[in-house]
Amino acid sequence: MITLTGVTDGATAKGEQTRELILTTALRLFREQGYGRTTMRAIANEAGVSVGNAYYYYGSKDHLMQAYYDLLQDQHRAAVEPVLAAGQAFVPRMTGVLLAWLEVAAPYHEFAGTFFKTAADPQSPLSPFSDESRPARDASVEIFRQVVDGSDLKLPADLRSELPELLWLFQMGIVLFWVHDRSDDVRRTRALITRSVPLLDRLLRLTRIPGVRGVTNDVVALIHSIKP
Amino acid sequence: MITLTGVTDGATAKGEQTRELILTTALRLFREQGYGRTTMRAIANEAGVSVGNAYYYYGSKDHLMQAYYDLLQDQHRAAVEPVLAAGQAFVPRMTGVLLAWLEVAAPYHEFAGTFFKTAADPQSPLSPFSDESRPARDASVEIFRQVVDGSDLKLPADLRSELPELLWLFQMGIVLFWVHDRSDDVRRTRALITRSVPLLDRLLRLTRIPGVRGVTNDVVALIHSIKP
DNA sequence: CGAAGAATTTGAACGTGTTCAAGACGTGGG
DNA sequence: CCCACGTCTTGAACACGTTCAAATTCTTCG
Repeated sequence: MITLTGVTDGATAKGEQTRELILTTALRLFREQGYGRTTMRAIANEAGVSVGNAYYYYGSKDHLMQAYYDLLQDQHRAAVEPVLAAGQAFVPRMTGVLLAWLEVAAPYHEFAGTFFKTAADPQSPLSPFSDESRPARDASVEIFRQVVDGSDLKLPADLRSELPELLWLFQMGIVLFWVHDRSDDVRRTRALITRSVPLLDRLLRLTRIPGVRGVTNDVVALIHSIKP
Repeated sequence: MITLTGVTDGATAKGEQTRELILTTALRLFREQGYGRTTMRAIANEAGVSVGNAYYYYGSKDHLMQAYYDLLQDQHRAAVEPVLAAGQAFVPRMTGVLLAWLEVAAPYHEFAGTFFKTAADPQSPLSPFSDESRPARDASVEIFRQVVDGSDLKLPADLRSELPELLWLFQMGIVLFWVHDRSDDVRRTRALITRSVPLLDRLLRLTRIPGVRGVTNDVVALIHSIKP
């Protein structure tokens, strides 16, 4: 592999092959037996490499989980396409996107808790708010931008431009709820989504009422003031 | 120690003394050098007991942190008294309670991330949503009940009864923000509090506008429907 | 080709949280 | 007083994530 400076940066075809082997093995074991019960030794063993080799490519066990999360996002992105192509009404668009995430993430429900455990640590590069995970976050926000842009929502411009990020935050809340949801087939999370999105829709449409507009402006101003 | 059945439950005075010694030693070390850098061996060593002995009283290192959190809540409760005695206006009451938490928790800002790391894991008994932490959560919600009850807020009865728990959730959001806040003297978190509480106040007073009342009812209904 | 240097791979070793079989201690009943 | 039993204490051992110096393999270039 050649960089722009003409200097080799070290990565070889063989190396990339090993990297991928380690990752796919790790992901398989995570899926089969959960994150906590999968040891680095088991991953290395199963992949036919040494423990140290796994650490040569992935700085920690958490970094392997991060890859797991990236995979999830790719799948979500794909699952969401028909929803975004279907119609312009905000409620089905938003509901569809959230329910699609639920479908994609379902096999990993038990393991998801562990993910959020590390995600909540601000010092971890895996935190959804960290700089390191900016690409993944941006990709996720982009989905919500499409939800808004392709919808029939009529909103003040400043609110409209903040909305995708706010919807992403909204999803984070849903996910937090989902992680703790122990009901059959995560029925409660489904109820939360199907009932809260229409509510959100009504709230957003309320912003056109004169008495409410002032509050909306303040909300937008607040968001601007606390952004880093 | 005697139970209601008249059978001794095993705890002796000596044992309770050891339990307390271990806890205070652990809390001191956490404060002095942070949670991550404090080892169970160091705690046992400093307390003059064996490692196994610490585990006899506290099931895990996390359980010691839980005690740390309980202490924090006690301090918050005390710090909040003058605020709740001062006046009836909702904004200063709520703002005061949140800022008081900031003051009490300030020395532990760096360490707080680690706490929320374990707190976000739904399988952990330390999760703020778990049954095990219900007493601590109830105590915290109780503070917000006093914020509401002693205030001049005029609200529909059903919303009013849900409000303390909602304010507790609100605080959880603030705390999540605080954990990630790296600004000097957590200026951004302070800004978030002092600006969002008046906004919250306006929102709550809006619930009396006829066009908004419907949304409020739906919100309350939603909350009821997703409670476990 | 063959040597130098870079990339990759190894596995033993470290530090950590945690467990557990064994022993020490204390107390109430005979 | 002493035995029996429950409480408390010990420290070695385990499993895990992680590190690192050394060995090996690969690439480059004279």
